[in-house]
Amino acid sequence: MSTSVLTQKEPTMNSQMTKDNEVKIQRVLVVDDEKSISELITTSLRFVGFEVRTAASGAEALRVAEEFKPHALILDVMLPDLDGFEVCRQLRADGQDVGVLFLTAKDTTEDKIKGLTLGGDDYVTKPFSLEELVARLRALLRRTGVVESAANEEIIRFADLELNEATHEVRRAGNLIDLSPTEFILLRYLMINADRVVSKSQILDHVWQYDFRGDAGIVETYISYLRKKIDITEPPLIHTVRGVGYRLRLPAKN
Amino acid sequence: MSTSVLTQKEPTMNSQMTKDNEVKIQRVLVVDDEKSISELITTSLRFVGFEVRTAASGAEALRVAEEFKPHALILDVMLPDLDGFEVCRQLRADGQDVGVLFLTAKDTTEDKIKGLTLGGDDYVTKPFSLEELVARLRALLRRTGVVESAANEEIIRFADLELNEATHEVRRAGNLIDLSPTEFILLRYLMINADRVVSKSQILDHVWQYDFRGDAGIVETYISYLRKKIDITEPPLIHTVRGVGYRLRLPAKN
DNA sequence: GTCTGTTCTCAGGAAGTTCTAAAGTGGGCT
DNA sequence: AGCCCACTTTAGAACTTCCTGAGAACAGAC
Repeated sequence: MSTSVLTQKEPTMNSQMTKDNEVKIQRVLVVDDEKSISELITTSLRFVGFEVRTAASGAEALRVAEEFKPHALILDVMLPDLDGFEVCRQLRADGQDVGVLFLTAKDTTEDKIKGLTLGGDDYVTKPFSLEELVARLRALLRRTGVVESAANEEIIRFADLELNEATHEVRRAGNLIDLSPTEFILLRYLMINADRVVSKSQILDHVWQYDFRGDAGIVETYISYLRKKIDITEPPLIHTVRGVGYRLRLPAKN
Repeated sequence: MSTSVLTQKEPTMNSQMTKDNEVKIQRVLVVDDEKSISELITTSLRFVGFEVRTAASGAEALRVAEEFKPHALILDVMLPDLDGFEVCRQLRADGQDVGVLFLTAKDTTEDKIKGLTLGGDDYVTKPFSLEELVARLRALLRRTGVVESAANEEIIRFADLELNEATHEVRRAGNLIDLSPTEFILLRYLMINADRVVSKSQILDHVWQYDFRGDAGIVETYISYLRKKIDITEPPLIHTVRGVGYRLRLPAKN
């Protein structure tokens, strides 16, 4: 595909700002021994406003956590030394009050994961999409009560569209709309960037899993799916900006 | 590209000035092993007010960056030694907080491009137009928060004309106007140079891709397209300066 | 195992864009 | 006036981008 304008920016008022514009940066410790993964996550999280440190092993994680006092951990369960669960246990034993988002391989046995998600923690399977990871991290911080700001909403709205992060429900003009997982993430991405043009490559980078090898054509297909579900109600909200990307917007004001 | 004397100059008050007129020059490091490309970019960027250094290899880029502390990099992904991604990684690992605008060949396989738009970075495919490159670079610096000045707007205005970079919307007297990509870039170029005469070759050199081999007649055609779209509203803003070029201006005040 | 929903690829066609070429218009010089 | 030349406008051919339907591949539920 040809060039794309990257105009993404988080909403003006986002979760790390309180209402007096006082910035309240949240600290996240990313623990993964695959450098490419931890770099990917770090870049994304920094961009959306988190303060990030990384560690490549369980021991290092414990050391860094002590000093960094993170609000949350993103923690691969598969580490060279201790496993993620053990790291988590030791942290808690230390009295560190920290939410944990585990990263697991898809085939990790379910019972290992169960019981961990009880405490308000959560897990994401590799490979993940960055939007998904960030959304889960935010939800986790919300639940563990690190942030109380009103901007930290669970429902994203645009026009008569409503997307509920907690229930995964989407409504247009009050009517429930059934979306597949990918459609949901795509719509959320468009809604977060409402009114701005987002290019197909931006969408691909944020919405699709990081190991996706196909081309940007799939974005067109999913936009088409979405339109069939949400833009059957007038007026259409998803608009194509030819040669540039897509944009969620209300009908022109004239 | 045709030859032309580069006589462009930025508007009096532009993005690298704060409101007290204190100049805040931004440093850009251009990394490309094709000398003609890096010279082309360098000349243009200097002209619009950036401080520029160049490097012809990944290793050199790292060396220069260390000492030059650029705010942004323009980085060819295809370098003789390290590739662009590796350069970027090492810089970030070094803690250099720098936005990167990658240059890629049009036929670069999609998976190589993937992930480039993550941290606020962006990419432009070769061949590019200089206006496009500069606009993207500015957008990138805006996003990565190197500059916070109010002059650093996403909306360019002239008279009752309004061009929004983020939404790609253009309005005249409040009315939405639909432009093709080339028309959009051309209008932006005219608006940035509002009140100044720009020659057809200047336009060709800035708005069209640097490998365009046609003649300057195309500029006339596009000016005509633009007039039909924006100058149907009175008064006309696009004026011909016979034998010289075109100029965006309000009707004379006497 | 089958069934169902989801993801992804591909290909044809529709729509929009770019560019050339040629005909039309008008300024201003002699 | 008459002419030249610069510019304007239009038409249309070539091309690009986008949309959508059909179906293969896959996954999860039962």
